[in-house]
Amino acid sequence: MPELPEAETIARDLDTRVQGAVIAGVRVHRPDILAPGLTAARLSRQLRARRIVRVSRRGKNVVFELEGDVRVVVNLGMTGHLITSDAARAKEMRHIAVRIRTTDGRAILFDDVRRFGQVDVHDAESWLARDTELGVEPLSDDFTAERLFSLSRSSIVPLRNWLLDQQRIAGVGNIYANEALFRAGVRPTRRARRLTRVESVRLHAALRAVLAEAIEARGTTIDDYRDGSGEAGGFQFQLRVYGRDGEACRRCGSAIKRIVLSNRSAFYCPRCQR
DNA sequence: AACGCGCCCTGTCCGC
DNA sequence: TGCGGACAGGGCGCGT
Repeated sequence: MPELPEAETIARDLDTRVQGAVIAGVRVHRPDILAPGLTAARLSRQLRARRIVRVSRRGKNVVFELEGDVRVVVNLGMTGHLITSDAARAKEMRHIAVRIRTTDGRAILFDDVRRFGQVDVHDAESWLARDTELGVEPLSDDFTAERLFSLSRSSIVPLRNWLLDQQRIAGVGNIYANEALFRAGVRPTRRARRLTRVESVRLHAALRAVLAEAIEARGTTIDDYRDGSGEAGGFQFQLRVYGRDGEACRRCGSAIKRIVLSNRSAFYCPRCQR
């Protein structure tokens, strides 16, 4: 999906575009993207006539904060798009699952070909519960090298897989897990518990650097990620290992390797990463 | 508890 | 040109 940098870019775009707008109504075209137990009728009822206070992000989720402590939480899955109907590229959305209309005549469109995404709605209490299930925000002050080190002690999982677990660190997906491990000089297959203290300092710095740089570049577009205006990101040109198997490592020239861990590709430089 | 696997769904690309 | 298989940014539920 959209990982943290993509969700952050979308949230910022939408905050600019719809902050202050009032929801007029909701149309659910693909009910299977609603969270389990949520119905189109209830979603509609909870959103109608509420003002959008701001649009933010938690992990890989885009969060619409509404008046009355109501939140619409959108997980974009692998192929989700969030875009406003007045953006030039809105007409390119061919798999619109949910349409949130605003009283100014526009709409927020949630488009998702594969429908791995999800739309949920929370009151203050249920949001607190959901928020607690998610791990630390990697760009926050709460995320320290020491915390990364201590979190990693209890797991024998390969670090690439370990980084994907949203309950430990929220927002890291396959692209940035691989990129951060490259920058830290650690193989994706290394068991979490085997990470040394020195390496945890490097991995911590690498995660924050790669996520910050990717936000700066407005995300990575491999195929179909688009920002809140429907435009592609730019970080794909700065990737060092992801999707580069067989190509030369930009640091040492060795051929980048692709392996499969838990049915998902991992990429690394056999010389730079130990 | 932690872990590994299968599965959800659609589209694209590659080899034969 | 057609067809089957592999693969794709994610995450849940299951059995062990």
